[in-house]
Amino acid sequence: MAFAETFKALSDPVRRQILELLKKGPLSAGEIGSHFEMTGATISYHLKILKQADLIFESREKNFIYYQLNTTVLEEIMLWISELKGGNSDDEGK
Amino acid sequence: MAFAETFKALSDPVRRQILELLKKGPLSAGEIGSHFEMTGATISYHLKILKQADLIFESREKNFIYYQLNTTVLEEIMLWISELKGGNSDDEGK
DNA sequence: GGGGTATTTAGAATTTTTTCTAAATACCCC
DNA sequence: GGGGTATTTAGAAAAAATTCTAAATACCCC
Repeated sequence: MAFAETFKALSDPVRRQILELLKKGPLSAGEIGSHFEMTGATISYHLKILKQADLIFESREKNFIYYQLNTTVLEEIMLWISELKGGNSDDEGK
Repeated sequence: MAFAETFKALSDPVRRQILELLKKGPLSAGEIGSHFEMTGATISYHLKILKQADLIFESREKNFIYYQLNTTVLEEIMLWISELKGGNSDDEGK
């Protein structure tokens, strides 16, 4: 279960900001990096964590690697939170 | 903005499990602790973090402290994730 | 193939988080 | 008030996360 990994990945502000950048469309690692005051190596580290959490995926083009959002895992998170809010879990929706 | 704090709080498996326990109703610190192989001090540490993140609140009774879920902050998280999924954010719901 | 750019990997330093033990509070009830 | 239970705080140790620099890959294009 990569569930725990997803929450961990979402816990860092830099990574959340990366996701927000990717919301508008795919970006290369370099383009992502240009939004932060960090070395490319550090950005790469964060991208790796997001990738392992299945929150992003990459596609290679020329000698760039483009990253984009993978929203499917977010559904799971939403569901978990939903159930937490839901309370008695069963028959909430009647 | 306690937003970042909330994500951080949710990133730990023990804390998520505590929230799940509280889903069924209020529990004292001791009762919560009995579900884990950890000292009371450690549980107290996790409760403090959840409290600071506004994910739980306490009410004192006799010489127990009962903790319960506060779901209001979860709405914010849901919203953030929702918007991330939503894509172009505006007019998604038509 | 070779120079050039983009990105990642390795390893180390720093910071943050998690956990423990021991001690301190807080509150109850006789 | 004093013994007793419940919980937290303080401080230290251990583990994990974040960041950097330097080096390594990967891939393009001439």
